[in-house]
Amino acid sequence: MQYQEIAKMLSSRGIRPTQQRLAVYDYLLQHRTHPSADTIYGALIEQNPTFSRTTVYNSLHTLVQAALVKELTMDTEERHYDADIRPHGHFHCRQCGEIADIRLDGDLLQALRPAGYTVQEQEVYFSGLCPACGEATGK
Amino acid sequence: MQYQEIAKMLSSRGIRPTQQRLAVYDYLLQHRTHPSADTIYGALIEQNPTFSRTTVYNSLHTLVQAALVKELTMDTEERHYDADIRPHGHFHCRQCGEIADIRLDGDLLQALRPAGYTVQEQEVYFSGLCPACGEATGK
DNA sequence: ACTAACATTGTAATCATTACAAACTGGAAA
DNA sequence: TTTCCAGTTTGTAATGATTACAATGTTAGT
Repeated sequence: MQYQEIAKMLSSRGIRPTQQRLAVYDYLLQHRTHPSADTIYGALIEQNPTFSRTTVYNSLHTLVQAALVKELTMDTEERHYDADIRPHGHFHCRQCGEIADIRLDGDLLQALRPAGYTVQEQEVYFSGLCPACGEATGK
Repeated sequence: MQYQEIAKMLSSRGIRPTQQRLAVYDYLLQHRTHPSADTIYGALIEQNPTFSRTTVYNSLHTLVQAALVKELTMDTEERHYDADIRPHGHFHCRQCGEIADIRLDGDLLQALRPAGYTVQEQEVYFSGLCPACGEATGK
């Protein structure tokens, strides 16, 4: 996606498309690794030495509020973020630390939803060993 | 469950059944509210004024290690614990804060598991409004 | 009863996140 | 274009759950 398109997307949602917000959102769109706030900060400080950690947090909150970014629910120390807001699950490898997307059937996901509850967020989360690490460890 | 039975259960797993560990585990067995470490501490300090917060953390870690207690994966500030280790999901109400168990079909849960991965933990998590709060807010 | 391994306790440290206030910016109104 | 102001960014200080650590206490097996 072009920077200008991203800017328009933010504008259309009433979010002022500042350089910083664009940078954070663009980073998330380019890196589908579910980074933490600090990872994003580390990458962006390289390009703009005055970038502030607080701004990363602020931008993430704004993007999450606008439903453009999802804050993942995981048992890790830090929070992780995902620009892919389509329904899917996540797998956290305890060996290599990688967080992988898990494709999940839409009907199956729907079937999980508890009757009577108003579901605003849903997360299907796994942890263990990814295929590569499972192989290396002997499963 | 009787205190002695709990003690035997711990012993059989090589865990010394100390008063403190028994108290923490018993609290979790009696209170199916998915309490946080601090909630447990607040309850147990009443009965034993020398009870330490660190001991609650230590005991919980030990119980989790022994697979007697599950550490829940949620987007809350604190970690929550559950003595019910059978597979089921959780719903966190953003209004009243309650964490409810969500019964989930075993076959359905199994169907979610991604091929090729070694799954050690699995969590199906929802947040939103519980039936009571949804009704009050007008869904 | 002795002793060595294991547990508990209280305090201090850690670390991700938030609070806050001052400085800055960008777009609307004149 | 200039002015102005609401909204943003920034750096530092505070928060708060959890962990580290070291001293003290306890238990189980000999």
